[in-house]
Amino acid sequence: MSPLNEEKLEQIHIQRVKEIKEAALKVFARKGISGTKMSMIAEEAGISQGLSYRYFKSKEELFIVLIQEAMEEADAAMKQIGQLPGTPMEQIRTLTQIILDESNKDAFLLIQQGKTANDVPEKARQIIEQYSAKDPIQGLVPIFVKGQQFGEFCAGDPYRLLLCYFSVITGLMLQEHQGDWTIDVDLLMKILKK
Amino acid sequence: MSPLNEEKLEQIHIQRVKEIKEAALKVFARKGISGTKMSMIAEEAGISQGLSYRYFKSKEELFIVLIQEAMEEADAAMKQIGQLPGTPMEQIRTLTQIILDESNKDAFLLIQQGKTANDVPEKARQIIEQYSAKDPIQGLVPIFVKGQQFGEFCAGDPYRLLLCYFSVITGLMLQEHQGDWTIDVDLLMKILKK
Amino acid sequence: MSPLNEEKLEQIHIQRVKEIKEAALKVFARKGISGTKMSMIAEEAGISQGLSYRYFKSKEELFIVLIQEAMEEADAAMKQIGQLPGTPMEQIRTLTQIILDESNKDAFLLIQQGKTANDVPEKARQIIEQYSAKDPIQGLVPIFVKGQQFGEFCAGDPYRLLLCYFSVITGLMLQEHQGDWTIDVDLLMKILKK
Amino acid sequence: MSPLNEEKLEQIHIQRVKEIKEAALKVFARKGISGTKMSMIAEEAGISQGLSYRYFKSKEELFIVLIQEAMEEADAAMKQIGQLPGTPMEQIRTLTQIILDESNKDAFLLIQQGKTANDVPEKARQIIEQYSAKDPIQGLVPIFVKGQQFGEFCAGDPYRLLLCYFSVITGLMLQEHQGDWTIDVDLLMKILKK
DNA sequence: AATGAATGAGGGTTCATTCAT
DNA sequence: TATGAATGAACCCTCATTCAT
Repeated sequence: MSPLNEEKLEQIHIQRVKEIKEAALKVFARKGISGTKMSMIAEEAGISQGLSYRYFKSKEELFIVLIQEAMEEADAAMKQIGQLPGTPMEQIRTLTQIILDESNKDAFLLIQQGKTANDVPEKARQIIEQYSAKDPIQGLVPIFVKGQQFGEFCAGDPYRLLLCYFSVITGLMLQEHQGDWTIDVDLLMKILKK
Repeated sequence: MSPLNEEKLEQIHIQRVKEIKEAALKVFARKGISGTKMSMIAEEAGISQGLSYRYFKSKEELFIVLIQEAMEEADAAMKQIGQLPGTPMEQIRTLTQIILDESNKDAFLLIQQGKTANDVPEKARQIIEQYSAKDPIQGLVPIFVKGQQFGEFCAGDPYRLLLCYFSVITGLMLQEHQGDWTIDVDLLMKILKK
Repeated sequence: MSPLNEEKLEQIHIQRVKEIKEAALKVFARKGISGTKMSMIAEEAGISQGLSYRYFKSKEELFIVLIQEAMEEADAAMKQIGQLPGTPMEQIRTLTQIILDESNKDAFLLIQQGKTANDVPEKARQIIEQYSAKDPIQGLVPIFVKGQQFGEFCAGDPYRLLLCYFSVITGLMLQEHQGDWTIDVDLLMKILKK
Repeated sequence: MSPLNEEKLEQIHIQRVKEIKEAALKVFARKGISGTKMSMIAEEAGISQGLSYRYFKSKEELFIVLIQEAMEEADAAMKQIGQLPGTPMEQIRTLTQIILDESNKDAFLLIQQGKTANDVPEKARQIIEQYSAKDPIQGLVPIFVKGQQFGEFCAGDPYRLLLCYFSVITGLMLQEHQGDWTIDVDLLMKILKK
């Protein structure tokens, strides 16, 4: 009734949306879109089955929103890299660690789902394509070239080398390291090193 | 008298089974088990919906058969490597190329589906586990050690290095190289090189 | 080609029809119409799946033909009874034994299926009704009345008593006497006796 | 606060379960298990196709639950008989009337379906066997013997006579008395009388 | 005439989505 | 707003029927 109440309601609303998105991300990332049931998301979020529909029109829309946000985050991370401290090598190592970090894992898995699964909403596909078109790797080329000049990186077509490198990274994300060993980033970077 | 001699019928039967398995492999590998509808397989194989059931009891059984065969093939490939010509480095390069080869891709993707999806038949999981227990990477350790002694490979725990290397390979398989560039195997092998 | 051949073919045809009908009767009687698969009939008859369709247009038609014949037989049996030797009591006992006889069992069970199941072809229902309208029990009334005069049968409305009696008989047919005891006909006839 | 207090929800739940069971009993009893489509039950209960599955895991489970309850009821009826007032003859007449009563008819028909149909779930078969093993007729023997001593019942093996009698009763249940005459119980009891 | 492979409509079941409370 | 019951479209699978041989 009172303005205060409305504001509070608004906050609850935002909070709910966040909870649902977090729950959905967790589930979508692991089970894919067709493997995910709305009831799983509801359970993960601790709410009732029907409630998500007050906040998201459909399972598809929820997926699309998550893809959108994941792509934005990934894009932002790629753009940040120039501002990171250290040599090009160190910058790329940091980026690699961010990507492989547990807390970002779900977002990357989600993107992977969006790229490979078949039952992905058309709109989600478009978003992915649109960001891919901006080609985040292209942005890394100058940094890599600098690294080549420093003698940190090996010779060769920078774009091609980076593409290969990030394919490897993305691939690694997709695997459940059931034994809880973690990849040694320096091992991966040998791909780029001299 | 015989409308179609038995041998001919038997051949047709085998042919059909093969067609269905090929179609199913293609679809399962890409869409996962729950993302795959029997109608997709039927369409891919150019047959009607019901016909698969003359040859396979269920979608599950079809998946299990495919997993079984894929694991056998993968296992055989791993075992062969010692007999390949060349130095350890060359042997592992050859193996890598076999794995990344387009014609084997689906089988590896299928295995990946079997490992990570959540709706995998229990029996398929058992088959995977049974082969994994044999730990094919373990079999490569002696070759790798020999390579280390030759000075071809870098120092470090052989098992751990190989595990990392093959995680990278597997990860690469999961990506649709939409642009039709192919990974440069020598780039990957830098991970193992001195 | 030759007339002899045609005649022979005709005989084979008749023989096949008979085999299929016998097989179908056996299965329909036990499993009902929806519980019976055409493949069961084919197996029972020792022929291939598709062959029945050369002789009968459909499962329904096959069922209808069998119902028709079973009703005709039942009707004939009822009509015969007056010609049987012995007193009315003995005649009805004989009729009872015929009905309960193993070799007629399937026909009676089939009729029962036709009366009670839901998925019975309309035409089968009509046939049953048409014979029921002729009311075979009505035909037994004179015999029963004679028995009453002889003092063999109890007093009471003859039609009603006979209806009750044959309901009992029919009911008994429906039960699988798993233990292989057989009903004592004289026990049943106490219903009619003085 | 509570949208609908829990008790109320619980009551609605129980009510729905009851409605579905009643509808299913009615249909199963008449059409058998394979003759019954879930859509028939849904229609009879006035609900949608999918709803039954909130209350019963499958058609099979629903059938099994109904068989279980029917057997329990039948067993209870048999056990009660000793407590009924009157002579043995009167007790058995009462039992007969209970069995033939319209309101119990479906339960008995269901049991009959469970006994004779071929597509009965294994578990349903087990339940029936388990109750049959308790052999309810055996429990009636003492009463029958008392009746023989009273001179109400005829001589002969009590078990055999009762078995025959109840076969007759069961058989009668299976028939649709399309004309709405009802069986005269005293007529049936002549089987047992002196 | 005979076989058995092939088709496709229909039934059981799941689950995204809506609705009554 | 929140719940969870209710709906119905879609998927897996069976089986009556047709078709190629």
